Amino acid sequence: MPGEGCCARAPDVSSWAPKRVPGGAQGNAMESQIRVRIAPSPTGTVHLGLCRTSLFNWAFARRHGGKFILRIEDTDHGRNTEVSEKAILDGLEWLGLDWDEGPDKGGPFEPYHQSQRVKRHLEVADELLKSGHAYRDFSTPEELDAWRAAQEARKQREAYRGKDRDLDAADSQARADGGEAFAIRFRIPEGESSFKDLVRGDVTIPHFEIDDWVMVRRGGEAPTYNFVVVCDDFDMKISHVFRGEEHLVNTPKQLLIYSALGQTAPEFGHLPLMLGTDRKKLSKRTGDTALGDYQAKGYPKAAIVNFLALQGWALDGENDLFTRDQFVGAFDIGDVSKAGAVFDPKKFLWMAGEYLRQESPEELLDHCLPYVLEDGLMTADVASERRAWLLQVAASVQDRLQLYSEFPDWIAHFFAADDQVSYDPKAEKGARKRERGVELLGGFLDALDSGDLSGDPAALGSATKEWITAQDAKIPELFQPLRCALTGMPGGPDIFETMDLLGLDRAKARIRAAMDRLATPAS
RNA sequence: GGCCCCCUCGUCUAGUCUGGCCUAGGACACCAGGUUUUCAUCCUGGCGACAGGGGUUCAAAUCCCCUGGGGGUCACCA
Repeated sequence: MPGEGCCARAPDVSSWAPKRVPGGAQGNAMESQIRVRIAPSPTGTVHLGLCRTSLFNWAFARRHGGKFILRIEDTDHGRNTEVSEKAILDGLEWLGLDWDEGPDKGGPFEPYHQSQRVKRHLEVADELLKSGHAYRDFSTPEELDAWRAAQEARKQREAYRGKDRDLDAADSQARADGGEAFAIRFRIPEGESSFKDLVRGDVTIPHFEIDDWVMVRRGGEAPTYNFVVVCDDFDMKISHVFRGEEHLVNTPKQLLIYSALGQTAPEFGHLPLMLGTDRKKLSKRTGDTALGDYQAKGYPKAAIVNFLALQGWALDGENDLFTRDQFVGAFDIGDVSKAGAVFDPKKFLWMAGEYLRQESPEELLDHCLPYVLEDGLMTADVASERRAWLLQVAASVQDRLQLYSEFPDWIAHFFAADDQVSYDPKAEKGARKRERGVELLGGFLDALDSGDLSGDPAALGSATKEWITAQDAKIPELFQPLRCALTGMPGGPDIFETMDLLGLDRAKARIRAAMDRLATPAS
């Protein structure tokens, strides 16, 4: 395309430039006018992609002292569910992404359900019809199918231009008045649309690619997403639209509407997609995609926020761990990367562990307790009675946890009958390997009974080590069978701490049981 | 397939706009040591990338062109 003067000669209607207030006079005013939104459709579960998009929008609003708005995009009546809507509200709230206006909070631009704004959408559609930017298309679904089939047959796909695009206005009106069904389509002009994407820079999309898309479905009552989103963003004075890259090619459609309305469009920024390990849009095929899955497994919410922030953004390239406040303080939409980010579950897990380890025993216990109750290890009443004990237990296993849900596995042995502790094969094998195991266990028990060995965990520990040496044995010769006797597990917290937590009597009972069990051959 | 977007270690990324400080830095993962009674934590070290090819330049990961690869999108879904 030699000699084409770049974007300089793009037709009026398609050439859009963000409105900038030059001088600094209105600087503060502009700042406070920053309004971003997310417009999720309440279908299915709360996708991590939505969480990431929400996080970036939220951070942008907080960073610039703007407003973050939640609007429920329920235009597809067939697929919407109230359960899903509630899950979205709950999920975002749980993550701490508080919104300033929304369906539950209200605000100056109510209502915040798109379905309740249809009247206004239809008014706008009518306006566009009158101004000639849109037209009635009386095509039937069958005709459309036929057109598509023909395209298919020719192995090409060109933008649809409605059959009734050039219908005389009076004819069109007459047929409508006569009760003939029609859809309202937008009349795509020739040319191309260019815009400055805050993430991607200059983007140009030729109009011959874009259908005369449907704004209002046949029947005249159901506006479509691409249309309502513009109406609502405009009415709600949205200043910036940050959304996933899958919407990039939709942008000209929306820009054209603003232009037809004679309005300034918001600025756009298209976030890189979150990819699965197959490098395709993150989907259930390659792993969990729902926020609820991670919530249920016990990922600390701060870890989720931190990890999501890292999908397409970095604090400084050195530090992966940062607080929400640091994120907000440093977030710049221009720093968001353009390339898709492959979701790495292992790094996510690591990060969960990092955050979990930062918690106080109280916090940790509060987060883990639901899993303990769920597993039926104890009742809530018992748990609160034994809180002090649980706190110690929590502290003892903290370094070994990555997720809250792992907690019960570490403490389940405490709740077993002392003669029925279940032995992990690895632990039992290690214990049986020690020929003097049963003998040493017996000697240790005697020393415990006689009071020769006693004291707090640390003192008991060092005394026991000396005792072992005196028996002319090596430390693991007692410790391995002892650990098996006490917990049945191959690894775990300090043995003497565990004994302390268990109580001396129960510890002895377990040692006695182990002596019997380990004395007979493994079954 | 058309159009659009993208391309630094296996993965997330810093560096790219404003060429030189980059013999490309950090993190996860992996491997090897150390610490520990064990597991985990923790510490130390290692492995490992500028997609390829042309240009421009004294100098290119950074600028330009071509090729290749990946993704997104092509609905009266959102």
